[in-house]
Amino acid sequence: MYVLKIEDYDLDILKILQSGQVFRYEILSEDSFVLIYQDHYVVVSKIDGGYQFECEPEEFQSIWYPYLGLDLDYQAINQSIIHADARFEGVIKEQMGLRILRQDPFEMLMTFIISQSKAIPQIRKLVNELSVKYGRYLGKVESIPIYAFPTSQALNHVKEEEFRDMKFGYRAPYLEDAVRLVNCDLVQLSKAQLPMLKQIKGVGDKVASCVMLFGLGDLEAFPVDVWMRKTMIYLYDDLGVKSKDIDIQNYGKKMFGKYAGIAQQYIFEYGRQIIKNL
DNA sequence: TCCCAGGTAGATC
DNA sequence: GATCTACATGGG
Repeated sequence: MYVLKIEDYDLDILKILQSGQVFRYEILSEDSFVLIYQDHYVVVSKIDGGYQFECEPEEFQSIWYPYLGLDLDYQAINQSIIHADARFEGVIKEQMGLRILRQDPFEMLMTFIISQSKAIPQIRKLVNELSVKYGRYLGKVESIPIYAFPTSQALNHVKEEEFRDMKFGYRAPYLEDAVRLVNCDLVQLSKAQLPMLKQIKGVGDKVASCVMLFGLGDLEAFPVDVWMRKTMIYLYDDLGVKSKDIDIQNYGKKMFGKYAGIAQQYIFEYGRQIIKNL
């Protein structure tokens, strides 16, 4: 058992789980969750003044501390973002506790290939089905079975046809290609950069940026999707409706510098709130 | 029935 | 290069 005092960190696990950056988790109640990372899972409960992790302190330090990005100083990061654009003060105050997770790179690669042209609940469903079929069974929490996301080895001989049977649609050959390139080491995920990732079929700027940001902790990565696109054009007069995604990406990277990725997460949340009211 | 969803590759001009 | 379009599937 390990207790994390919230006063030492800005951390809001529910906000993180609902932010669209992570798809594998369980929400047991309003203040009780299951986090999953590779072969590990942990039950976390919100208690007075903090979070209680049902694991040994050693596991917390080696797995969940880095997973939650608790080594990053969000006070300083937030100040830097507000300094770049003062309009973010309100959004950041509202989204206090939202953090970028450091998830498994292979899982991020597969997940964001799946994500294209799909709504978040659909992505979650497909990624979970993939884990149940090919991932390792880890245990049970309140009668919910918990599976690891499959390793690249576990998916090594899965054919396009099998992915299609699982309703991955036109992404099926992309998934097969991704597994193949990772397993033959043509794409070395641990030291991947954007161009390397884009060699994989079905991986463009957006998916590659998500892998860099959510899987490899590259805080400068700035994924631009339809939401980001709309919100950035709304926020910045320099950007017009016919701006290219790459220009929007470069604009954001330039504006927010080494914390562009975190700014991106705030902008994404902001966009999800306001766009439907426009 | 029609339209769109955290996109991308390939064809066409 | 910039602009279409097909690509599977499910939900509103």
